[in-house]
Amino acid sequence: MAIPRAAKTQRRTRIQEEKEEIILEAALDVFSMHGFKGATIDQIAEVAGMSKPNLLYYFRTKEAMHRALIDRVLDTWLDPLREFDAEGNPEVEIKSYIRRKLEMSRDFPRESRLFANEILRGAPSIVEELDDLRKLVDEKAEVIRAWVKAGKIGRCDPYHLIFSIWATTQHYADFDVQVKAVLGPARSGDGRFEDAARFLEQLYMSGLQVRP
Amino acid sequence: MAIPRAAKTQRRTRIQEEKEEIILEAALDVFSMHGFKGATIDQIAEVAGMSKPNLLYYFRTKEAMHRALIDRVLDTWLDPLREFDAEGNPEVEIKSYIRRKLEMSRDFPRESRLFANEILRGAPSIVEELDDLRKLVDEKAEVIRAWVKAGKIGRCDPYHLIFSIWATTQHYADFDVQVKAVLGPARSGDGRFEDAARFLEQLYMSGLQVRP
DNA sequence: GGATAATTTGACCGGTTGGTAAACATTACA
DNA sequence: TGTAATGTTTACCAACCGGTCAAATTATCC
Repeated sequence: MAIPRAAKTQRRTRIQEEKEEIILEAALDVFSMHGFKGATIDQIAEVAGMSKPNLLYYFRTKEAMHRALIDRVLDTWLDPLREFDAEGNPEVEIKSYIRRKLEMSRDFPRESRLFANEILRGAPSIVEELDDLRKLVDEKAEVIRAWVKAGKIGRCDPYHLIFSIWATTQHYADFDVQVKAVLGPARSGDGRFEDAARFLEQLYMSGLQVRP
Repeated sequence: MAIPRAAKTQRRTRIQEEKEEIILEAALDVFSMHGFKGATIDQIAEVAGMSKPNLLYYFRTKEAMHRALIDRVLDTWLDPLREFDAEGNPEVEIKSYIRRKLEMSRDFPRESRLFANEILRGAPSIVEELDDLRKLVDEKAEVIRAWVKAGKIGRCDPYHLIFSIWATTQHYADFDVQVKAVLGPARSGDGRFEDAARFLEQLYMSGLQVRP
């Protein structure tokens, strides 16, 4: 009798870990491109190189696959913001936050698009996580506000500062097709991330300076 | 014998215009939320308050509905960028561009999400339009470059400047759910657009100043 | 008012999709 | 090596979905 893995708490065999890895990798491909409803289990199965019932042996429903993917990715996705350090130099902190977020857009564009799809749909499956996000942002907004009060950076709304950094950096993952189309083939190499980093650092370093 | 409207070039009856309007309005609701594949004709029909075959009487396929919607919206979507005036004052031009884009996010969030969905999916249905976009952006990038050369604004990459304005302003439409979740119910009124406008204007006005 | 064209709908069809049943294959372990 | 648990696949189902058809209803025009 085959018992689906969800019935047991502990990870079992080597083969389970491997196959779940392969499946989630394939699922990330398909979900990030087509969204939850647009993705089909058959598609994911084909990318994963196994049969559809085999997928459903590891994840009992399409929903469960999507869920597992989101849970796994969400955690690492907010790491850059967590590293935001109140004790650090504001300029250095903001600059490296931008860098890190841009690197994530470059190295993990599918993860970014997975979230973008989810948020576009009204975030039906991550309502609780949004609450955690709010707490984290509140915390970091307080850090920024303290910097402003200490006169280390110019006056600004910390929430909209964070939004703007999210938007500008994730843009290069979520709207990749558009960015490439506008830049043309000649400028669509990985160099665009360096150009973006340069531009954004200048914008934020000048834009957040203490004004007379 | 009923002849589908696509067979005739000229708009016919008052009732046709009205019904097509209702259908596209409903389709915008559904497509912008669920994407092309995620949307169903039945859903749109329900929102539009008519039967599915009746929808298909006005638009012969789901594809045709989506197409009509995109064509209609795309044109007005780029209007703010077209108004970008080479003769104008750079600070005023950039500031009012940001304003206009923010207003569009506030007043037409579904249109923004419709495009976001399309781009996320690799823009399968707007490849030609992307070419027009590239030309328009090239043109405006030249304007910005001229401003830089004339010493009217600080040195910056004009393309990434435009990307950053798109990203920051559309963020409030596309990631609305996230923005509201982070700001909390108290700050999620329409006032957030005013706060965003203030923040972004400050950021870009300071960030683009000519540096010593 | 009646003929004709335009509009609307219920019933239906073939293909797709998420998910299941059960037989078959492989692995882990005594 | 035997056997029980684990893993894999073929065949299949019911629901859904895009789209068609023909009949019914309504608007238009003389």
